[in-house]
Amino acid sequence: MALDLGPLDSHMGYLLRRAQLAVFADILPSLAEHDVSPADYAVLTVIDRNPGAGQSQVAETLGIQKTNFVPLIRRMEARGLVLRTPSARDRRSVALTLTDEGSALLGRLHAAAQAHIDRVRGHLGAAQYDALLEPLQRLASVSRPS
Amino acid sequence: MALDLGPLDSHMGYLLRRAQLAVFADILPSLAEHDVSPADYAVLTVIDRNPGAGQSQVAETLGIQKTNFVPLIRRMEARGLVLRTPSARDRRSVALTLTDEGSALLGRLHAAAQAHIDRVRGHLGAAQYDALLEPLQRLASVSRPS
DNA sequence: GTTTTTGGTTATTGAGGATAACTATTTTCC
DNA sequence: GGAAAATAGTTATCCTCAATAACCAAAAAC
Repeated sequence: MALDLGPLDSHMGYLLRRAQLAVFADILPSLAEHDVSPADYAVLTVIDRNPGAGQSQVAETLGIQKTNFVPLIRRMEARGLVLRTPSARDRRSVALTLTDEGSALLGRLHAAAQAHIDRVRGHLGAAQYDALLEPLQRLASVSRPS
Repeated sequence: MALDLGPLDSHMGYLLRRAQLAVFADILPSLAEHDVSPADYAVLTVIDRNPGAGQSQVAETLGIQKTNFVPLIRRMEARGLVLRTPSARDRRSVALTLTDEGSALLGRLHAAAQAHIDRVRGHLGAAQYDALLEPLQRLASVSRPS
């Protein structure tokens, strides 16, 4: 049924894409239950760890363009997960913080993510899983002017 | 500038996504010079290795839905890269083969891909690069009923 | 104090992937 | 042999992402 992939089966980009899709497919349903996308989850996590950070900082940290970040963060504000308070020292920027509801949701999301991680870790073996993390971090900086 | 990622910085899904985007960003311009997307490149490669295969087989092998595969393969046919010949034994299916022009282009694409692989391999170190391949293949089957 | 840069916004576009519904052929199976 | 189910391909449509351009207000640079 499955055809020969030729050189693709050892092509880093191709393997990364397939692996990423498979891993995302595993966590997606758990997040969707809470009506949250992977990007949403990442944004909540970063705001939680950096309360008061500005929109552009959060967006840039996650590799999201500020222009695409606007509707995303607005939806979260509308859902009551995030507070957007005008910054005192810089009247252009808005400081982002989680509401109590946002914090509570994030807690549930972390639990779901942990179950997902346990599955993937089990599939791969803990040692191999851990060994993967550092090289993947390094790969993320290919093509970036380091 | 960059904020704290919290648990994301060791989250497999997040790292895979960032790594995949970075690696794709590295090869994208080379492919774009030939007006070819990563998906196009994968399709040409698979047809080359499996001449005469049907559309759905190629699509399924690459994880592309047959419905989205139609415009893609039609564009390649229109460009004179691919031949779509009605199969003799199954009059529903079309057999895919590369034209000489498709073969020639694929040769140039493989060369560009090799240069890209060398870059990534250099960035990571050959040993670490090679060590990544197998676990990534395994990851691709998470969430699939093995 | 003018110029430049930065934080945020709007509007718009294009690519990728997903669903539904359909035709024509082949296969299954009673 | 013939009805029913499965398969190969197609069209049309939709939705989510990511990217571009143009803009305002405020701050920083010079």
